[in-house]
Amino acid sequence: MAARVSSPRERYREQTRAEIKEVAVRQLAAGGVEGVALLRIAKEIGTSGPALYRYFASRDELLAELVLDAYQGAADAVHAVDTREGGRAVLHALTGAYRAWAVAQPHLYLLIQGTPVAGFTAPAETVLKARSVLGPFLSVFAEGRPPAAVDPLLEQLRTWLDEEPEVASWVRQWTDRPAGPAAAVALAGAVMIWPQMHGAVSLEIAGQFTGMGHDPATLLDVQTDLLAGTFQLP
Amino acid sequence: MAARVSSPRERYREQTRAEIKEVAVRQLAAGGVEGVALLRIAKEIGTSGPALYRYFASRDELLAELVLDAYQGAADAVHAVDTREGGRAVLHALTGAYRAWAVAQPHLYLLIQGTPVAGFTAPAETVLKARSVLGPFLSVFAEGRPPAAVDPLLEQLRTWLDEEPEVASWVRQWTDRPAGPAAAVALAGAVMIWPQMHGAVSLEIAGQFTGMGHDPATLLDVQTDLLAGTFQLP
DNA sequence: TGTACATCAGTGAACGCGCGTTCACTGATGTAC
DNA sequence: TGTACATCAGTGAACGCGCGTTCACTGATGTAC
Repeated sequence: MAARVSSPRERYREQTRAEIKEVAVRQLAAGGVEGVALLRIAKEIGTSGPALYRYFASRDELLAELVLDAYQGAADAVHAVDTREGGRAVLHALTGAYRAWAVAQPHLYLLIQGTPVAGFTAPAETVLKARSVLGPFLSVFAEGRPPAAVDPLLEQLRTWLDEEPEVASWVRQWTDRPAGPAAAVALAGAVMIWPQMHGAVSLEIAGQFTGMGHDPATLLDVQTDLLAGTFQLP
Repeated sequence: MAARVSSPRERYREQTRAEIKEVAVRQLAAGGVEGVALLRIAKEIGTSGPALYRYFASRDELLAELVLDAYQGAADAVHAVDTREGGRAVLHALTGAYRAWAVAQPHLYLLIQGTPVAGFTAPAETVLKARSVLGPFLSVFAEGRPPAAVDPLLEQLRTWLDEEPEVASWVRQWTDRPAGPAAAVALAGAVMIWPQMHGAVSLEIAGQFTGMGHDPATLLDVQTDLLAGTFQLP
């Protein structure tokens, strides 16, 4: 516990941890979650099985870290978009960034959005990271004016914002204005675009669009356009 | 190969196959695809492991049948809707039926729409079944008049319908009119509502909506409503 | 109706596999005086 | 600067587990004449 932030040993430690995770991700890409095996990871990095237990307490702990990393990656991709202009163009940039990240690393996308792994409950931290991805969308939708058809959803979200101050303050951070009606509108936008993106992207990644004759990017763009229109974004 | 359609032996065989699949589905619900184990199935129905090989050539064959059954179930649920009236109300009935089936049997939904199982390629029959689910939607959207924003998608689908007569005839079956422009419109509607439904339903099932404060059914209804409006359905 | 044979369902033992994890240990690297 | 000790990384052997699948077999159920 010296003032030293990172001793040589600590740096080596981090490096090895990173290497283990790297190989794990490669195995994930090759064979899904079930394809991640500690003994094979050890063999691949040229060490022996039990050595890994110096770095991860168990296989589950390793997987949990992969999940967190994946969420972080998705959030980073979306947060990299400059949202200051706002409006329709930014919305396209956001959905595009989301899809681009997912398509580039389908195994990671499936890890966090796919089938929940049996007997493996996500820690609370995960929920926050997942929510974090939606942040930038809030700021775009905050200036939206949705039609009456969205009212049922708006009403539920208003009630919920009243009940959950923690969520309300999260929304306020992104909408950057007093949490008036705009908060619910912003949240409604996020809640609507989320399944839309997820649906388009996950069907594409899972290969379900095979033989459907359209370009997945076009589909997502059209959908984004329509939702932007629905919210009357400039 | 007698004239007898079903001998006692054959009936018993079918019954046992059904029982095996039943237990397999229960295991699927409990522990995901990896939770389906032949030896445990055997133990549960009171027989011995190798006996199962009289009914299924391998574990993969059993899984393949479960996948087909699940698709059939989803298709049946959607096809049970009376689509003769057409229009917005029928569209709501269709998406509602889809969601209801999925929510009632989440493990089956995840089996067919979730993470593709590693090293397990779906047979061609699967693609047809998956497509089959979309059929009724075609008939509803055939009378739609989408706005210009959908044009890019329409164009791709028109080209594709020209190139794939087999798909064109499938669409024609459901739209019940000469395959003019309506075919592409119908297909566009299906292609747009599909990821929307899938997104909403799969996020709900995967528990990702936890702490999002809205009713999943309301979300799906609002989305369905908006798409119906986009296509100017009566 | 009775006998001879073919078909089928099911058994028990055994195979090899890869897995996560534990344990007692050796040797190297750091730290305190 | 040198010595004594503590910390840490990594090893090799071993554990028990459950799995899919094969094999030679026994006994029951159907079928043909």
